[in-house]
Amino acid sequence: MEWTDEIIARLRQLWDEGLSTAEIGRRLNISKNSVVGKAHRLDLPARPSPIRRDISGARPSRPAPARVTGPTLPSLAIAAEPVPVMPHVTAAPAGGASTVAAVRTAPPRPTLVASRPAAAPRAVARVPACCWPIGEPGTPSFRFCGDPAMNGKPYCQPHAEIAYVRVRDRREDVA
DNA sequence: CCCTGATTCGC
DNA sequence: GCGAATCAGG
Repeated sequence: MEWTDEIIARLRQLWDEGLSTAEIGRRLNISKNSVVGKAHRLDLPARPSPIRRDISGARPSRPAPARVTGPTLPSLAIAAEPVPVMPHVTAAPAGGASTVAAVRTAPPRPTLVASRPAAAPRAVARVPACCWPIGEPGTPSFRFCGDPAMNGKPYCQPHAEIAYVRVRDRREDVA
């Protein structure tokens, strides 16, 4: 925004007329925050504020609203191979498509699955057990599949088929 | 919810 | 310097 002398003059006038910051913003076609910010910088007389902001200077805590600027998820470009889909997506929480996409493209998070299923008894060969979750996590009946996992994968054959989908086939999700 | 003005702080 | 985000009262 370019604060030309004229605009500043108009701001001053409207400010003096006692218009609200939002109204001034509407007339100058700028945001109310711009008006307030500029007025503050110009040392214009403060309006009666509804806020009382200095209770003995003791400001509780302003944890610096950390704005997220960059992407949080790993780039999709690296997903040349079949992308693991987080299993156990029960009732999709009525969220937008973006939420769904984010969840489905997120890499598997081991911590989320808690610990892997208990290892098979020593007598039997130690075949990695399928860690596909069954039941509602946190409930007593919750358990992992436990069937023999496929070689190199955390799931058994049927669950691996569900868990891994090709990126190519996910176009519809992105749309 | 809507409105208000003030302040902070990444850019 | 700018102003969105945030706060906080009505």
